[in-house]
Amino acid sequence: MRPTVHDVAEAAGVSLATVDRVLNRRAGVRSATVAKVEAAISRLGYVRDMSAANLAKQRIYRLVFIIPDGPNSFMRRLESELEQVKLRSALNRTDITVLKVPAFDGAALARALESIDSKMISGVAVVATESPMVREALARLHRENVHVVTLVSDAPAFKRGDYVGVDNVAAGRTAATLMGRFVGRRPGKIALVAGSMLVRDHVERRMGFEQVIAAEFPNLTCLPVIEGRDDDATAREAVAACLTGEPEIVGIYNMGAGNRGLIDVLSADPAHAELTVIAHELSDHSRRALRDGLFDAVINQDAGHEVRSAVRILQARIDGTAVIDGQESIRIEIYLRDNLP
Amino acid sequence: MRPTVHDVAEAAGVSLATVDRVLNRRAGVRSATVAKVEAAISRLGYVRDMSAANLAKQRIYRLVFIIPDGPNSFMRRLESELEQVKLRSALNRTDITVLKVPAFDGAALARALESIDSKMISGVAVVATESPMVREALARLHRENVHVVTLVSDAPAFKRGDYVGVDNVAAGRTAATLMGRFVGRRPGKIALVAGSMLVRDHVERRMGFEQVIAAEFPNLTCLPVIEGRDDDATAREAVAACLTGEPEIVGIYNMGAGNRGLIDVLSADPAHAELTVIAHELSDHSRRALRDGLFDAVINQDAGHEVRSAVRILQARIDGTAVIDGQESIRIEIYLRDNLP
DNA sequence: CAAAATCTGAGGTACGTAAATCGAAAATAA
DNA sequence: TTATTTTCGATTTACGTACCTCAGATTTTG
Repeated sequence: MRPTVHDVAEAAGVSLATVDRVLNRRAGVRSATVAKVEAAISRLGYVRDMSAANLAKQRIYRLVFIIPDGPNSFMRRLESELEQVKLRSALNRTDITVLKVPAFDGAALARALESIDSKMISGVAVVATESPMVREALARLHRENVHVVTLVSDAPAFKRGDYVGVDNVAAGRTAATLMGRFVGRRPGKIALVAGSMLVRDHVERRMGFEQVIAAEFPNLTCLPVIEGRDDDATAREAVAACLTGEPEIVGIYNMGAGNRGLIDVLSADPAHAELTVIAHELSDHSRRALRDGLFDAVINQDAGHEVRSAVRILQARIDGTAVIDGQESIRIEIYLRDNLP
Repeated sequence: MRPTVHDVAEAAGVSLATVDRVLNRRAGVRSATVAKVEAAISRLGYVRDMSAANLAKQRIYRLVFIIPDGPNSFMRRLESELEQVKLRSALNRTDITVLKVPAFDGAALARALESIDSKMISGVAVVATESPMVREALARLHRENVHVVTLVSDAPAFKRGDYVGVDNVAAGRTAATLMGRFVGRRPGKIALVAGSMLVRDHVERRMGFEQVIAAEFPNLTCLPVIEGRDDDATAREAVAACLTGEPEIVGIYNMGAGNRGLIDVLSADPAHAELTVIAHELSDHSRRALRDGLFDAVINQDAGHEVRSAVRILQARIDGTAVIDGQESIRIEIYLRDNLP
């Protein structure tokens, strides 16, 4: 039978109330007594029964997720995964509120952050846009003991929270290595497609990609970035124009949204099957493109994993317990036609 | 505030005891009354408070993990991840026992399975070796309501449990696609290295690999399998002998253990840097080999994920609750030097 | 219709912890 | 020393569910 607080109290020669004060870091216990209790705890191997503790505490983890509105498909996937988590969240005494703010709008994000009542909310997960106002709003939350994790795109200037997401520079490097190795030794040009170069993650992916191409694949050169603006139609036209204008293109790296537009262009002309195409984000469309040979590889980060990880980390921070690093690190996933989940 | 059993009782116009009988599927309630209660439950959106239920139930999930003994590094990684999980398992009212049995020994595994007391144990996770005795032992557990998951290597003949692991045929196909694309169009031979061809997963990886090479990369031919026997020294000598004997080798696929021996051979001669090498299992050694350019890609399955997933699935089966498919599917991970976690 | 079987209600205890009160004891300061 | 603050004990209530008993109500069976 597992030891209980009663056993600890008895073993330490103190009362239940004192054990409780020590366990919950309440004031009014001499350090000598704290040591006695802690000795008893480790001697007995006592671990708090979380079921009972949560029950008694009537604690509800009130979390807020703030994600950008708009067509970006990864954000929409995050949103739908959040819905899944919300369905199960009642079981964990967790209440999740999702706030959507206009994309690329630092002021709107800052307002959303400022609207958070630190009396009510104990954790916030946010897809951060960098701006001084946002930084200050995050700092305020930190001052008022609201735990923060940044999602998807790190906010390096804000050091007080956890980051849940991938290293986008490394993701770009990964795409470049695949591109270089898949293309082989023949010379050629690579077309780069981005959602919008305002977003930090796309900038980082591009940086990593171009670094590796320049350093390791001198036979390849990167063309200027085509901006698809997270929009399929725009991406389609821009890519089509680029392909006709540049006959020497041997590969395409789509580092953002707009996969559907790209797929349209590729499937329009069988000659495009020769191209090596690497894209981001596993969706129904990109899966089909992989299977049909239009795409050669897809780089992905698991939105569901990201959401669940953010929730677990926030809960752990609120409880003051440890996080399992291996479980919470988000992987840069590579999918070929053969290892689709 | 979340509704409780009391609210359900009131809403259904029955007593607490009746609600309890319905919730816990106890006998002695007319079907009309059951319907009334269930209607009230769904009307109020009642969900059982697991913290309270577990506390009251005094339930302990008693799980047994059976894994092969021996030098296989993936099994050792499973074991160490199990230790990690055990440390945290007290928090979840979960008690995990790890049994190690001789590798490749169906009889020993069957004995271990037979030793499981279905009165005490409610879930078993096993790295299955196929044999009639094992199958019968698994069937007995199923008859006696012990939930079973098979780990790492599926046991297709046993359909009553969940499988936690990757599709090894697909893993082999993935390796082959990478190999074919990395090598390019030049002709050559591929050396295949396996731990021991007795193990099902290696057989499957080889099958997938050879399928894809034969179908899609006619410039490549696969040499007969070199058996490394899960042993670094054996692998080293066998690979070295093969490389000197076959000058036309352009790639090596190591589908099992023995990475250290392979790395030794590769680092011995700078000329081997030309080889395209794809291996399984991310370890300290294979990471370094990736970074040093000795390996070109590593296929991996996450041992920690696998263990945690097995535990969650067993708990869900015992509780009769749902599992989150996306969370429990084990991915065929591809690592290049750029996306190492 | 009566007896038997089945169903339901009321109420209790238990699980392990949190959190509170209030007075007693001990330590520290004056 | 006395006064004051700090530390500690004893006890109680509450959280939501599980599980038990026993009596009373209802239905089914003979």
